[in-house]
Amino acid sequence: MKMGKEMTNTEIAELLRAVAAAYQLQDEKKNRFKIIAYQRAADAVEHESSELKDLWDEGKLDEVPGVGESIAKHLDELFRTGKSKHFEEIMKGLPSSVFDLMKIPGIGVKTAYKLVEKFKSKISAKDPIGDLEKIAKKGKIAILEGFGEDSEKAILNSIKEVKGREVRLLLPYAQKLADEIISWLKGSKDIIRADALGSLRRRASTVGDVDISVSSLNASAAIEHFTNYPNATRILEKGERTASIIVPGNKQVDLMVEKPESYGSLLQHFTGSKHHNIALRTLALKKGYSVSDYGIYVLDKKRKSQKALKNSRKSLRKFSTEEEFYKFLGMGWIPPELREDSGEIESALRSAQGKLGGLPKLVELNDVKADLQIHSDFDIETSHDLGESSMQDLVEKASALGYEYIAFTEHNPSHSKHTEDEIVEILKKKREIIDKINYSYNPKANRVLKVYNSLEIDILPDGRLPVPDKGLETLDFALVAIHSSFKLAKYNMTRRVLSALSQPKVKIFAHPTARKLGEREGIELDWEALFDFCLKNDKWLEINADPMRLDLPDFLVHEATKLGVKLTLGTDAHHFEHMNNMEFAVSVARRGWAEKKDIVNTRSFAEFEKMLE
DNA sequence: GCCGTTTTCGGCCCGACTGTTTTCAGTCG
Repeated sequence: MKMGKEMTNTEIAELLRAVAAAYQLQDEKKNRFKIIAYQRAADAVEHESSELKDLWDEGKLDEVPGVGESIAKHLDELFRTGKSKHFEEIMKGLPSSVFDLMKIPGIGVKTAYKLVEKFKSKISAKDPIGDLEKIAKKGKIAILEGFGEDSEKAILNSIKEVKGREVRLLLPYAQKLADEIISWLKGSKDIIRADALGSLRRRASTVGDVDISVSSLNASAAIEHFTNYPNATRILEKGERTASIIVPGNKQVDLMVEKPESYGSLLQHFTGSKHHNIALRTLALKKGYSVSDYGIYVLDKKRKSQKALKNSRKSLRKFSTEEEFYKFLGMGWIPPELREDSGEIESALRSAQGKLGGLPKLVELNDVKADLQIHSDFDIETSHDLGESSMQDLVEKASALGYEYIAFTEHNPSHSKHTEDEIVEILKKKREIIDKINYSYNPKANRVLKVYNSLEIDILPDGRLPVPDKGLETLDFALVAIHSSFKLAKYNMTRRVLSALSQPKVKIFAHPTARKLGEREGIELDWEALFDFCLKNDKWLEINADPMRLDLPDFLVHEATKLGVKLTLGTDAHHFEHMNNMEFAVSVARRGWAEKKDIVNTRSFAEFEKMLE
């Protein structure tokens, strides 16, 4: 484990979880709340939108929710000296292999520690999981006290599946998987309704497990049907109310069943997020309610202790819809995309009271009037990838989608293979073709679709653009993006980007973090400075709909919309079918609290023209 | 260890399932 200033938020979260695990081993009962506190702090650090070391630089560590005086002090020591005496003391004598084994589903800290203790000499620090597999295969786990044949088999199965479980599914693939299973579930007469919930319903950029809820009067029949899913490779659990299976790719699918009269509560519970639910339940407790996935218990006001809580439950209020559920708690219905405990509960309370600062009216797919990043097959002699569809096919697709305007944004011509004059010539040629399309194109309906001549231009490491001014003049407007030198230090990266955005023709910063989900972290940038620059100079930030990008990411969209920075949606289509991906950009916008007014290309053609001037 | 439109002290979300147990511990979401 790395230590000190170079630690990322993920690594710090991992460290805090390790401390929590160590406390758990020492004395779970005594440390009960300390453990929760460290886990909460770890979650908060992981979800924090700024790098912790930057917050520390600015003396704002205690602004992270869940990080109080004590943890802040230890983190300060960690950043200053590279280590924390307190953390080291707590974790003294705990081999790193314990934490490795905890990555195996079903193995927690107790089991991991027990196994490492028993097989000290045979579990190496290099490949603890591989070593454990060998031990299990020899049948040496089954004979241990507290273990058995079944638990040994479960460990072996989990080890086999651990690889697939580490990789989260991109949103569209998770969607497809859920659709297939839901279609199977609907084949049962005992299943009234089935919905994909969890992070999929919240439209998170990646999905770990696929969660599905079922409305049924016959839970056992519904569970039976689910576990008979033909593509299931293994049944993980099968109870009276819930079940889990593994499907190809080693992905886990969880099912929960509820009667129609309480289905609203299940939808709410299973949609999450965990943080949203905890915040909601804590708030409910203060009002004298106990929330669970079955409904809401009204508590006896005179209850004295936690022990007496269950006995103080008077009556269970059931909810067939989520709307009723939230209404009962004095809130407006919260769109799933917002349920991350990032202010939505407070807003929902204000909404219901008719106060200012209520829930936003989120942008919808229907509001979108244009796609502002499309690559045609026009041979622009770029060093990047060319589109596969003709301009004609793309225009027709745009028309079918009901758009009023689109932008062709091929990559700039390669500047290492061309002189400046050649680049200008290529761009002039493209200009002529687009002028012709705009002149002649008039689809069957009366709609006129405006095609903008744009370009996705690389930002060179020093901030210059590889297109001469005469080339820029051929464009209606330009996008700029980072496709190289991703590792610049924050200060230099910020200067680089702002310098590129300063060009008058440049309107949009495309896929701003340049991250690729599961492949590459985003760049380091002073986002506050960027937002400020965009506001002052009327520049826009793209939400790229490519399922691997979904960039600007949701949490930065939220920061941007709070300040009033304008955003654009673009599919980055390299084929006309990719233009269907717009829904994913809308999902990101919604998760970032964006309303119609925040998104430039919800404007009509006429309004957009004005904005370009 | 954290936190506060009832609190700077006294609370801390709520529940399901499995395996190895004779009533519960461990793990997970």
